[in-house]
Amino acid sequence: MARWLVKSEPASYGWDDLVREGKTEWTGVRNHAAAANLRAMRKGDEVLVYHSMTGLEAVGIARVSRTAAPDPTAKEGPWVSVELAPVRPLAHPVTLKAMKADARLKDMAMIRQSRLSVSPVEDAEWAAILDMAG
DNA sequence: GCCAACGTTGGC
DNA sequence: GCCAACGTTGGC
Repeated sequence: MARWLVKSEPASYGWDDLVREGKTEWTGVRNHAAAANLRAMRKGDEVLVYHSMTGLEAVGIARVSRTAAPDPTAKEGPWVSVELAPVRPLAHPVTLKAMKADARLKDMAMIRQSRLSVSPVEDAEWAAILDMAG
């Protein structure tokens, strides 16, 4: 099972929205590298939900409940979306600052390339983040 | 095919 | 508000 991280601005769609709705179509990704990551997701993969712009912290764990399909919000192009369902919130959100300060996460994709909105998370990185989340 | 200009994202 | 990092566009 692979693990991932997705970014979202809570002002437009955040963890609380995902919990309230029970699942959501993760649309709007318009970057080829991020879209490739969406296509690589398999049902059951775990996904860390991170709040960008406001919050700047990982707040919860979701699960891929349906693999990539054409993004209904894209008029044309190769863009895809997946469906995500919430699993559980992190007991203590893990801030970007904390992630950057932790040597275990120095090679993490989202740290190395801050603009990438959908990125893979290695097993060791995932374990480190859960450790930091308490 | 190269590269400058411009737009967007996202952290600071 | 600024700037770095990228991606895209368009002139040549």
